[in-house]
Amino acid sequence: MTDPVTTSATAPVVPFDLIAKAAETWRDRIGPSGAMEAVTNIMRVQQIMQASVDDSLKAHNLTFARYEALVLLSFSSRASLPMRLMGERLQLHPTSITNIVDRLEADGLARRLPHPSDRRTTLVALTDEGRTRLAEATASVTATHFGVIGLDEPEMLQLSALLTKVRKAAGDF
Amino acid sequence: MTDPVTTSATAPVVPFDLIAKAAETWRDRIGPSGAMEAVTNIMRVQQIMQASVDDSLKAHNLTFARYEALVLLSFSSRASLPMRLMGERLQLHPTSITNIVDRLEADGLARRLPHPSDRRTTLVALTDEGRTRLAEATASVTATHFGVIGLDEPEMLQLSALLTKVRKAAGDF
DNA sequence: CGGATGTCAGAGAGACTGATATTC
DNA sequence: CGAATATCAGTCGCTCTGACATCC
Repeated sequence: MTDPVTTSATAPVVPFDLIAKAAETWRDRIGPSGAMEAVTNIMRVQQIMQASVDDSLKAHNLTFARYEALVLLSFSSRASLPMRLMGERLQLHPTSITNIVDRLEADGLARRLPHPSDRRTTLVALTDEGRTRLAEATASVTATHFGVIGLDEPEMLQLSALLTKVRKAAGDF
Repeated sequence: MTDPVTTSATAPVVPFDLIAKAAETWRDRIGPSGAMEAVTNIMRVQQIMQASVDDSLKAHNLTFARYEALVLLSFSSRASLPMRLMGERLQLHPTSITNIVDRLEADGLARRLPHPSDRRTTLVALTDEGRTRLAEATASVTATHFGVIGLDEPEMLQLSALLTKVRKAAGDF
């Protein structure tokens, strides 16, 4: 978020839409460009949002992945979850969960607890500081609308509906 | 792309939409969930598409970033571009461009050429093998519609239109 | 025993910072 | 001279694979 060449979240790099232009060229030379254009747009918007969210979270010593984990924990009924379930919900590899929980724990935001009946599984729970930090981070991130700007509420719903359709078709749920 | 827990591109992990459920909880406890839901959907769909595209490209020894670079080169009028321009168009850091071009060159798909008048800049051009490989990779990637499934052509256009609005508002062009 | 759970070591690709040589 | 271009070395966060100990 510092180099004007890479961010472009502040000043336009080019006076026209490069993706639309690429789609045009694609259509001329290769064929139907709908999917190509959609994918490129997704990739780029994801980049923009990730940069915006990470920027908001940096002050709280969080990344988006760690923030998502905190939200997940806070949403669980008993504020604690087996690591395996966290991986399932966040679509992450077991080793990634280990990594994320390591960092959260090192930062005092979560702690590992033994499972009462199954000694294979480890429970993860928010600490009080974790709850506080989460609230602060959420304030930051909602203040910037997660980096989604330029859409009104109906349009956001429309966007989510389209993306949900893709996820469903891909077997995401 | 092997672990059923992480891919989920084949079999649903959960019988309902986790993102919609999280948005619901968010609305109950925190506030308006439109932006949060849209961002989470974007992140997840990007993951799905990236995995699908990378999977298609792996057989051609390409990543999406390298594939994009090849497409960009093939679209340039004289089939050669200064590295600086590549970085601008692909929204990448100069060192990332160096890295990508290194790999393309090592694989025989592109080569560096001296700029005729400005000796500071380096031009990058496709090789014949680069053109061939690009064509093969494009065939693979279009065969899977870039991982975008479940949407008809009008819906894809609608999706691109919404995302373009976000990019424009973010100053992407 | 087989299967599940979590961890560790190592690798990989991507993106960044800081410093540097070269050229305009 | 200052600015631009590309590179190199090093770092970081994330993800994966493979191997492993532990426990059901």
